[in-house]
Amino acid sequence: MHAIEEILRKKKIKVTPQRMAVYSILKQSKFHPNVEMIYQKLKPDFPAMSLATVYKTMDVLKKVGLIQELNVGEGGLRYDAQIRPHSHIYCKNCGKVVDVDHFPLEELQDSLLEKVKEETGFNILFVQLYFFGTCPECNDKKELLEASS
Amino acid sequence: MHAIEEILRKKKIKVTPQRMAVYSILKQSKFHPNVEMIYQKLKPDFPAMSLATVYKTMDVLKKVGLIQELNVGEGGLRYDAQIRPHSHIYCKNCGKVVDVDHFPLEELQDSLLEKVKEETGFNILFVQLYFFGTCPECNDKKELLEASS
DNA sequence: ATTTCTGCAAATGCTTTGCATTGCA
DNA sequence: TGCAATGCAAAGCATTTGCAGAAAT
Repeated sequence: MHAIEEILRKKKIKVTPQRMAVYSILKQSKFHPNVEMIYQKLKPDFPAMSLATVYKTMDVLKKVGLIQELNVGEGGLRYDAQIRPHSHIYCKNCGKVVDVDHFPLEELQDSLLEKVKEETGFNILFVQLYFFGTCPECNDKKELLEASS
Repeated sequence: MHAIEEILRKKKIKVTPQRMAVYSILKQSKFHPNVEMIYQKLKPDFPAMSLATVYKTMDVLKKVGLIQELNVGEGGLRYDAQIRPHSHIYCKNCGKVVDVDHFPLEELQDSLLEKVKEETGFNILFVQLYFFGTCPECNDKKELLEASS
């Protein structure tokens, strides 16, 4: 039995093929898909599946803490099955979202959270750090275009 | 003449009372309003004003670099006339967005951006850092409720 | 058998668009 | 006067909701 099944059962949430499939896609993919991307990936295996089910599943997985939601300001949201605190970088050109694994978000939280708490008086629950720019692939394409003109 | 008028004229963008009023509200308010809040604030002075005009104005001000857009994952977006890099803290309870002025976002960019560039190969344009939690006012209210129960 | 989930369609909420009218330059 | 901006209403997306039938426990 997978960890996810145990977690769901413990909370009396039913284990369905759709939920397993959504989570499995998130676990496998590195590019942090949005709801529509997940829906399209599931279509071959679940032709009758509804977009609403994907939305509801994201909600369930988020609430039990199995995934995190990313907001890169696109309109739709992106999802990540890696829940350890880490930051993300977004390509404004192709929309790709990549993990920034070695950026010290955990250390940042440990060392500086107290400072921010003091300044603001807030009780801080979590932190999100986004980098915005253009990815190597898009930069290369642009160079090629410029060279040929 | 205010700086904003000069900047708009330089870009051949017309200076209208609506645009001035929207920017003035943003300059004055500390709580980082969304479009609806700005619209409501403007209604007494501009009874005929349309929500669409506020949206279009935010777009113009953003494009000329006079304001920045904040995305705290609420649905709607928040706006900030302070464009110097700084981070924000969001109260999940009352929705307030507060500046974190002394958090070293500029230093963070200077010292660690190179590291992230190396790891990801991205060309980085800007960074956004959000803290999420509960504000002092909401925390106090909660304590009162608990004490009285 | 009970309860929750799924799939569908309709509804909602934020934002954008098209276009005639208005107003800045 | 000419071109851009405003205001209005309709359209567009992402997301949510309500509910009958289906599936999990």
